[in-house]
Amino acid sequence: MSKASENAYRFIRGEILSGALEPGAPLREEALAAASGVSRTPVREALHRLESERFILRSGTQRSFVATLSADDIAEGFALRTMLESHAAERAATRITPAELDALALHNGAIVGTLSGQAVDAAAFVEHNRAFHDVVIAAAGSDRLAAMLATVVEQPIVLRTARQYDRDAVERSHAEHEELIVAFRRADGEWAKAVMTAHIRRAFHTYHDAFRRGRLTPPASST
Amino acid sequence: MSKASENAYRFIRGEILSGALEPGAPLREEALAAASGVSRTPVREALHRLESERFILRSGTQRSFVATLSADDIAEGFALRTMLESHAAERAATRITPAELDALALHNGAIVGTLSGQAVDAAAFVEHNRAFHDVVIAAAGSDRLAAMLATVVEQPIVLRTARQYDRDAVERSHAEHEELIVAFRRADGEWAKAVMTAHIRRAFHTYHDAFRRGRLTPPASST
DNA sequence: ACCAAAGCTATTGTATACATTACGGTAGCG
DNA sequence: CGCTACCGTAATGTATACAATAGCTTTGGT
Repeated sequence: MSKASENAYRFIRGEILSGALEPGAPLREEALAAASGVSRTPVREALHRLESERFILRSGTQRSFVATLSADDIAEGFALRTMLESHAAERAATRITPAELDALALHNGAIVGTLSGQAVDAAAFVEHNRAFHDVVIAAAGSDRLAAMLATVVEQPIVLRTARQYDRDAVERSHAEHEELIVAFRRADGEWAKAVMTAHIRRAFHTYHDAFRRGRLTPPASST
Repeated sequence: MSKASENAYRFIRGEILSGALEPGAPLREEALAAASGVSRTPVREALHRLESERFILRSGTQRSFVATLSADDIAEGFALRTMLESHAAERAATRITPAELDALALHNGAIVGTLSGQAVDAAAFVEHNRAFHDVVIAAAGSDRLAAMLATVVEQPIVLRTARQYDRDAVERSHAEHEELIVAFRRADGEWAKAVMTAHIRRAFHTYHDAFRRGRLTPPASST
């Protein structure tokens, strides 16, 4: 995307993901334009893009608000991600290139590096984990699938969950990634699909546990 | 959506679906603005929307073209539609309202009315079929899922396939819809899911057969 | 005091002018 | 003769001015 438009998109998306803009907060085009240093035109394009990615909602009268997610929205989001990303893994198993396999090994190796004692470098883990999954999605070779997945991963709730990962969770994640790589090396689509399904379902329950233990901001209720 | 923007969207989409704009044809904003009677601003919004719905592609340098679909693209589109719409049917089974059930019965009854002897009123069939599936998707109660499905149904190739349906195909489609309604009445998500999966897979192979028999414009090759 | 209606203000929608970037053709050089 | 570099043209990207519309406030009436 072009420069101003991309800047506006990154700026607004960042404000939402960081929590600076809370769920339900109204978004005024002029204010966003001033804050991101561009005119309203690219801001409007960014808002439409963010709307299609479900980061923002629009009222009946076209006013924009940071999206709020109900518990069912989140469960449904994980259900869709499970289906789609498992499908991506299945496709990737028979299409992945040696270079992509190397990249997967590299990113997963880096995940181990985020551990030091019981502590976890959460930001680094999130980054390497995202890179790993991006390679899988790219290897699936379906632009349409990639676009759909973009709307369902990297939501505020997912990021906040990942930041809660403890050493155990990171090690399990790493082990599952390793198994996925082996399935890819054997070009076993069914295996890869099953591993990915299990991987994401576990992530969902990790979120759920963390939520119940009160360590996460609850999803904004719609009441 | 607002007036000018919506007009531009409908105009361009119509030109693509009708085939007036052939796959691979370049789309120039100024020309489209003149043709649809609005300025470039709403045209640009319409193009972005059509891009997110995969009706158009953009070159590395942001020039727009009517999307071309490879055989793999189409197979993948049906695969995604199978997953997503089956999931929608499963959710709908336990959420559908009596009013929605009535609507389904109504639309499916209308499908029988499109038959007269061996002839089929293709346009009417396409319309009632779309209405039926729309009710199922609405009953699933997931905006995100609905948005994803919108990008994968109602593509030029799907419409052209449906227009080739003969009496037999329409009757089978009607029977499958009836079975789906029964599954919904029993609130049996697993059954509904299986019926929907079979329904869409059969539609895929109907397309495939029609394509092989040379009755359809082949998907534009990328050569 | 409360409701309604009207006008004022704030926000989004559209058009247009200008800036920037890519494509194509041509000319000059190897 | 072919290739490359440059320039002209045509497209898209951005900004801004203006139009339309929704929401809020205030004022008048009952």
